[in-house]
This record gives sequence, structure tokens and C-alpha cells, in this order.
Amino acid sequence: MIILSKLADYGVIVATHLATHPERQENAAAVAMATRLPQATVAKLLKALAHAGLVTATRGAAGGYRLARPAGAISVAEVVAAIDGDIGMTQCSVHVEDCERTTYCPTRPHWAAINRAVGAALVAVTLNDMISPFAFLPAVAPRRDSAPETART
Amino acid sequence: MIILSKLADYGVIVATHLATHPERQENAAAVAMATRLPQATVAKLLKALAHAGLVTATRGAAGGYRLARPAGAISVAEVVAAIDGDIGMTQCSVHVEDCERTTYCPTRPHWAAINRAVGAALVAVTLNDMISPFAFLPAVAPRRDSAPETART
DNA sequence: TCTATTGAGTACCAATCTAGTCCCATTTGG
DNA sequence: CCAAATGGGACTAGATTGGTACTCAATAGA
Repeated sequence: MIILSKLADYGVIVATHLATHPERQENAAAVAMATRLPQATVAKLLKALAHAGLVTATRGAAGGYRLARPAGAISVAEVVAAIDGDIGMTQCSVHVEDCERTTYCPTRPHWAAINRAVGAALVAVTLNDMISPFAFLPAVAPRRDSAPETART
Repeated sequence: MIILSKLADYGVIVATHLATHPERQENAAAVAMATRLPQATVAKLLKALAHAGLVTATRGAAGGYRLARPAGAISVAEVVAAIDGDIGMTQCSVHVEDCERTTYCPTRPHWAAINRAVGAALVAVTLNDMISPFAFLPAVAPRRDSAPETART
């Protein structure tokens, strides 16, 4: 099974690309070219990221996008959530009221805990980490006390 | 976004149900009734679980299913994998060769690490944990501020 | 001021995937 | 032998996703 949708995956790629040139402002076409992704799709992704406040957009001629915050302050979880919505393991994690099994389903409370653990794994990784080749790798598995510049909101 | 498919979710419910009566052997219809899930779907799920070796099946009249191992020795990750296949965050985590972006995609190695963290969260929870109301909760939710023990294998 | 450029927003389509059902072969107890 | 139960498919309707197209709004520069 694949957890992330292709679009969310692309979104991280796009955001990571912007993170490599934090000052430069790039329009959708340029980002599409650099990432080898379809232009229309990239445009859509950037709109979603802008809507979530992760990137700032400048409209008009010579407009474009850039990261709204330092790369170290944007987590992968935020990028994914901007595109796919909030992360939840099961239906009941996201739409509690939808499940008519709620009253007797013994697994429900546990999903919430698993959920947090998974979310924490995604929150712990920033775009900055995604750029640098090896930096964060040990930090995500053992999670040692002094995490340097992880995104904590 | 929802991480688990409905079927995988159901699979955990079914497996958890079997875990509540480890000795008893139940056929698909009985499990479906107990879990309030569609019978044909439960039958399909149990086949998948049997195929993965998580439950043992007895064929013929008076046949049925029971857990192949103690509930404490079966992780949620195994149940999910039995139904949805191996867990991977992105396409490239599962089908490496499929992605023609492999050579220059900077995010790829990082997904593997995130992958492990997510997998660890699922491996850390057993069916036994899913039965008991609160037992494992503190262990799986590290709450990242001062989290010494993240779920690890 | 006018025009080209670029993002915002939305509607839309095609393709894939998922959930669920059904059918038939095989096994086994009575 | 027959009925009950799993094994293992095939199959379908519906939902979801990936991707595109088109119009409106904003802006820089001529």
C-alpha cells in the first residue's frame, strides 16, 4: 500500500525545490520544468500550497512563488496536509461521526494513538531536512532529545 | 487524507475480534455477524489473513478460523500488510524502479526514513493492545516535546 | 493607458482503484 | 453422499485521483 497520493508526493518535491532557492521567486512553469512534473499539475499544487500559507504568491507579470517561511520551519506534514487534507489512519480518525460502529468498536481509541505517532514522524521532518542528504536521518528514527531545528509549531 | 483503506481497517477489526476469543474457532459468517461487517467482505478478509499466515483456517463442515499466534505476537502492521500489501509512504518507497525521477529526486532517501518511523508505529501495536482499553497508549504516543521513547522496533 | 504575463479559482474529464458480490472448486464432518 | 465451510478467482458499480482547460483578477512594463 502507498500512503501518500502522487499529488502529495509531488507537492513535497515542489516545496523541496523551492526550499533549495529560498530567495528566488519562481513561477509555476519554471518549477514544473525544474522538477520534470506536468505544468498544469504543478500550478495546481502551488495554488494549494499558497492557500495553506506555505508559499507566498506574487501575481501579475514577473510574479511567482516562494516559501512563506524558512525551510526549517515547514514540516512535511504541513505540505502533505495542504494537498491531501489532514492525516488520519482510519475513517474514524477523521470523520468520527460517520462511523455507526463507534459505540462498540474496540479499536477506535487506539487508532488515535497510532495516528499521533505517524503524524509525529511527518511533523519531525522539515523541508530543510529533505534537502540535506543525510542530516536528519538519525533524528527521525531514534528521536534523540536535542533535535536542532525541527519544525514545532 | 485517510491512510488505511477501509478493507485494512476492517481487517484489523476482524483480527481484533478473533483475538478476543483466542481458543474459539469461528466461521466467516459468525465473525461478520459479530463485527457488523458484510459477510462476503469478511470472508474475503479472512482469506487474506489466512494467506498471510496470521489466522489458521479449517476447511469443511464445522470449519472456521482462529488466530495462528497469540494476540500479543501479531502486530497491526502485519494485519494491514496482509490486506493492503507492504506499507510505503511514496511510490518510490515501494516500486523503486518505476520512478524515472530516481536519479535526481532529492527527497527519495528521506522517504525511506519516514517510512521506517511510520512502520515502527504500526509494528509496535499488537492485537493484544487493540483489545485492552488503555494499556499501550503512553508507549505509542511520544508527544514530541520531551519524547525519549519513540516507537521503535 | 494598454497589453502581456502570471496567479486564483473552478469546472471538468479520463483513468485508475476500491469495495463488495458472486461463482465454483475443494475439503470435511455427519 | 450431502451439507457446510474455506480457497480462489472473476466481475461490476462506484468513488477517487490525476490531470487539463477555461475564465477572472492582478500586476509590471511599454
